[in-house]
Amino acid sequence: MCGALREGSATALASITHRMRVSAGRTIYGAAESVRSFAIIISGVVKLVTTKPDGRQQIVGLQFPADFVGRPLADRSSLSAEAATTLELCCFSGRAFEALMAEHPDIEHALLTRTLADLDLARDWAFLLGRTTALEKVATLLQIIAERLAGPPACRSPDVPRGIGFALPLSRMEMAECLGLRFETVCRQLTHLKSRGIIATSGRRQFEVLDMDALKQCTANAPALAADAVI
Amino acid sequence: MCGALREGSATALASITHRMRVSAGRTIYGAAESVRSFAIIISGVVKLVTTKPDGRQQIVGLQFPADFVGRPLADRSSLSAEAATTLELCCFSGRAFEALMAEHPDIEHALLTRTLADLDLARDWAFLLGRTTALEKVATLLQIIAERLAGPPACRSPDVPRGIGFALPLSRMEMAECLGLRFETVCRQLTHLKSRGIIATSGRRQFEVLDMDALKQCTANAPALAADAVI
DNA sequence: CGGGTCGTTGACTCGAATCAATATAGGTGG
DNA sequence: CCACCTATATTGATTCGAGTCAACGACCCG
Repeated sequence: MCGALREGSATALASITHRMRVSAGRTIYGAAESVRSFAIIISGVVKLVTTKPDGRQQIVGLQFPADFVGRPLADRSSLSAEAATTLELCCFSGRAFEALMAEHPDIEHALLTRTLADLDLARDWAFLLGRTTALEKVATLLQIIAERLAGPPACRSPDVPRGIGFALPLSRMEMAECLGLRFETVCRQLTHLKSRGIIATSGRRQFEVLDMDALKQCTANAPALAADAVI
Repeated sequence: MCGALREGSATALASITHRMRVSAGRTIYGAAESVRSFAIIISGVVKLVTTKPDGRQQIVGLQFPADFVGRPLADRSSLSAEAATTLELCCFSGRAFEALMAEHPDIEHALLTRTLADLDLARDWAFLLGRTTALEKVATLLQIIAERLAGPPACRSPDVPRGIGFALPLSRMEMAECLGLRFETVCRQLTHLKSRGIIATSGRRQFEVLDMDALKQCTANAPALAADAVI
């Protein structure tokens, strides 16, 4: 975010920040309380969770390093944000940030750009939830996480075009909450992907995408592929 | 939107607008083309549609009168916007609007406020798609449309607390595309709501909510209610 | 008034949920 | 360091809600 700012704005922003560590599982802000501070993620993953009175939960977004966390210009949010992993945050107080935003239009502009991008992502997510099979959902989630955690393709060595390893920041249960599935269903789809040689796992959270192309196929074509490419 | 602007900004904005009529079914902007103009809806309803190569569609948002349509600060959008009904729009060219935004920070601020609200709505929608039954989905959609089309409760006469009539801006097929369902399923849930006396219909699109409280119950408790309140 | 689209209903199928039984990882205390 | 213990994960059997396929009916248009 700071990359998009002018010199003066960046230093003004830097002057009101402080670093913070949050351990996995902690709630950063809850639906009930008012949201009075913001942060940018240095490392770790945050999940945005909607919870209904009857206990049903849906993870409606994941925020990765460099992403913004918080809900500016509103006292309360219907969401809560929780640390999926241990986090390192760059925090600023809400009042100071909003005052700064009023003073430096480029900060507000950067936030608008980001919010519009988040909105696009949220709408892509709606398609995923509404119109795809369980296999497509799991494959898409793995692809998104792999891309965000392994960095853009340019960062990876070109001589190892396949085989992207990463530590999954979510439990099976949390994956299910992302995708509108049950965790048993997530398990079955992971087993399916493993048996087709598309991914490999070791331990509970260490994943490797062996064949990214095949994973992307699953992302869009699960039924057809399953029909003619059964092992 | 204009309500949130300063005097000068509002007149500057007004100077670059023009009115436009769009007939039902027309595409306002498509996923392929670049988006080079924006609009505020005067009357009618716009649907935001995601389409995948294999033909699957998901409506990821509805925009009602006073809402903003378009994707500022990006050349292309992954969505297309289509007129669900005949529209009356207040349009401005993209270039002029973005230039104006750079000059008048309060215009950008108003857009940010709106975009953040849209993001909240998109995330609520994700919960609906991922974690609710068919009945809850249909009931929620009817409730949202009733509220937006009938105006806020304060506008309705207090001596008729129940019975909100409106013309549904969507076909059964479009309702299904909103909710991640098939149109037959939407039909069955509507029949269910009618048989329980919660709504009434006349013709294909004229709806009346007879018991808003019961509809709101369905919104959150469909399974439990269905179990102990069968007719 | 006739034709065609859209909507409704019914019969059946299928994918994911649910219920249940193990299995493994990973942490803890001896 | 190892054995145990509990969370989490995997797999299996069965159920159930929504999807699919098909026929019929009603509304709206010309």
